[in-house]
Amino acid sequence: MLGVFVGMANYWLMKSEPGEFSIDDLKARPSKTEPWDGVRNYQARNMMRDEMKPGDQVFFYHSACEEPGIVGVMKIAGKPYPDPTAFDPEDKHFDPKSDRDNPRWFLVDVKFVRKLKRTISLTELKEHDALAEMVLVRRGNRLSVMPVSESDWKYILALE
DNA sequence: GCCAACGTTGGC
DNA sequence: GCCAACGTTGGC
Repeated sequence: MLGVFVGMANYWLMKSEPGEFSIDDLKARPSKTEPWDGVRNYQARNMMRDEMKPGDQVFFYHSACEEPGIVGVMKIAGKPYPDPTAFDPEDKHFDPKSDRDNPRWFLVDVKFVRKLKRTISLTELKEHDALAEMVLVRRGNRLSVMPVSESDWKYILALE
């Protein structure tokens, strides 16, 4: 089902818990860029490694917080590369099965574009029949990285 | 904190 | 290859 979008999508959505890393944290970075590390799901990895291209636009989504929803826009800042946190035994995302000769996990750098004027909450997104096919609102989906169709992207920005 | 809906692991 | 047990995500 994801394959319908992947390959043609130039729009994405990426989740982060704001207590860990928020849109304001990204904005505050001197370079306004950040490596999107720690993703340990194969579908999400495959999208980052195989499908994302520099310049693609991304919704920043706050999850596991008071008001889950889309809070900003960022863009892919470079090509994918191996996630260095997988190699660090001290890191909470360390994976002994990933090594530098044969890396298992990949990431991309993302760059801040702008904050939305307001949070477009998950609750609100679910209220729009036009977005019913969106991966984000499909039942049971927990992917932290997902494609967004061009029509959904434009529809959501028009809600702002 | 609860729990549904996953994904992963490992015994067989 | 099956599937039970376990771990994680993330909304509520």
